[in-house]
Amino acid sequence: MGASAELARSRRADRSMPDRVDEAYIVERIYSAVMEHRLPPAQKLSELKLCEAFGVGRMRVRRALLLLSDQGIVELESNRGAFVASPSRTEANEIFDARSVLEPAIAKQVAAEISSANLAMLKQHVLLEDEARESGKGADLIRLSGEFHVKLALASGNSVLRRVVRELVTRSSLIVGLYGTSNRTVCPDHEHSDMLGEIERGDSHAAAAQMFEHLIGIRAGLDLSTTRPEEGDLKDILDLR
Amino acid sequence: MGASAELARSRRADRSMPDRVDEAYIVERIYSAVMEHRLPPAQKLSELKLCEAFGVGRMRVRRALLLLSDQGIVELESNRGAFVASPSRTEANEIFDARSVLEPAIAKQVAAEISSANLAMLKQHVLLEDEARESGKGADLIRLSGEFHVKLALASGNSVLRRVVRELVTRSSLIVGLYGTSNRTVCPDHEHSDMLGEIERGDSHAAAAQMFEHLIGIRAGLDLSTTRPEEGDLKDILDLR
DNA sequence: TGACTCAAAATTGTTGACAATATGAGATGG
DNA sequence: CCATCTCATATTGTCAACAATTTTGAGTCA
Repeated sequence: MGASAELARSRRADRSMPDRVDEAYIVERIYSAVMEHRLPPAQKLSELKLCEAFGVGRMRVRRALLLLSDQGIVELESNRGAFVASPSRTEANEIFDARSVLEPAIAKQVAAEISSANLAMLKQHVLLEDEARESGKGADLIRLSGEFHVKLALASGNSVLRRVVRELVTRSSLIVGLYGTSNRTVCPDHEHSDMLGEIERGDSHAAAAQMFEHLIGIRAGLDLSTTRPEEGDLKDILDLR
Repeated sequence: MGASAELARSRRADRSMPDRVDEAYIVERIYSAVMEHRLPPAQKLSELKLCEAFGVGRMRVRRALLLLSDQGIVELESNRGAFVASPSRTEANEIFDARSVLEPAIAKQVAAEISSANLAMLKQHVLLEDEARESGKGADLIRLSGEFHVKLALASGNSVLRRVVRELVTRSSLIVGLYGTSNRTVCPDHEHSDMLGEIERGDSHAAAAQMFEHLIGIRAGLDLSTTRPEEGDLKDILDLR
């Protein structure tokens, strides 16, 4: 199934297709499709197909692709087209390093002070994760798993941080697809709710530490080694012995 | 000599104008102009004038403006044009909060491990700041003052963090222009070199703490209060007494 | 069967023209 | 003199058309 089919399907199924499809809407949809692993790394995103899928002209599609490219979600190749990004191992390491700076600090801040509305929102979210897990809705669970992180950043009330986290979490989704060493594409069952427990207790340091460990855990499931194989390994690989 | 030849010659006379002016180049130039306070908040950026200045078509200018808008440097107003951004006090607070998360962590990492090349680069930079300060080159000093922070992020070796910091530092430059309560538009004389000293000594915690204090100091020079004036104040302001 | 060549088709890059909207200048009336 | 209205000008939004480039498919040859 090609890119326009993924997007066209979501268009038909989505009754909230707005009257006015601007770049932001297109960007949002593509973010979601990436997050749900419906658009894998290296997937070609043809302008014409996107125009058809969204019912808009090339200008709007090109603007959306430009924004997505700047956000690291899409790679634009001159005269060849747009492709869902395939982050290198180096980029992946940088993304997780950046997340390790940002997300514990966010968890810390949120634990120190959270509105009852945001706490309820996060609790509801964890419930949705549990439901999706129990009812086998894989795509939903994948999306919800990443979204917990974005919602936590939303609860921080800092839109700058939220935006950065959202971009990094979405790119992490691509990284998991490329470098995952197991079938695990979602965060472990209990870790979000444990973290939410710390947040509810107002234990800033525990929340921050737990987030840090959580990210280490996610990263441990990925093969992000950038070390060159030693010469002996090369001989093995190329079967020159 | 025709008008187009005059324009072509004028372009060639620009020392740093590359053969190919793409969006990235336009974005860079506008970042620099904002950083140096040559482009103040609310300044109108007309497409036609940008086309003339850069010698490119509207498409390229519009793409650059779109990127700058997404990065918070420019505000696009439909049918009215592009303006250098005027961050609200709320945004300003968010930006500084985000910087307070990111930059101490960066300073910490850089102090823990810095290449001799990066250390030399930062030392050279502080020297340039000192020279600009002593020789009264205000625009250079403004730019260099902000750039220290960006170069520190560059020294972290993490391009994700560097990019975020650059955006936030540039937006901070606008904030200083809007909300500065003194004539100070640059970081205090010794603070960058003191921080660099901690970094050179490898004292991670001191470097992080110093960066944190440094940012608090910058912020103290700004009026970012979002508290509503009390009713008594309103009467004063409106001269209703 | 694989490699090469070439033409056709597909796709992206760009522009000029026109539509839509906002702004500014001048005229008019109170 | 000021407020309102009208109209011209300026500017941004959008598109179709064409240029430029890449990809694909067909044919030929060894």
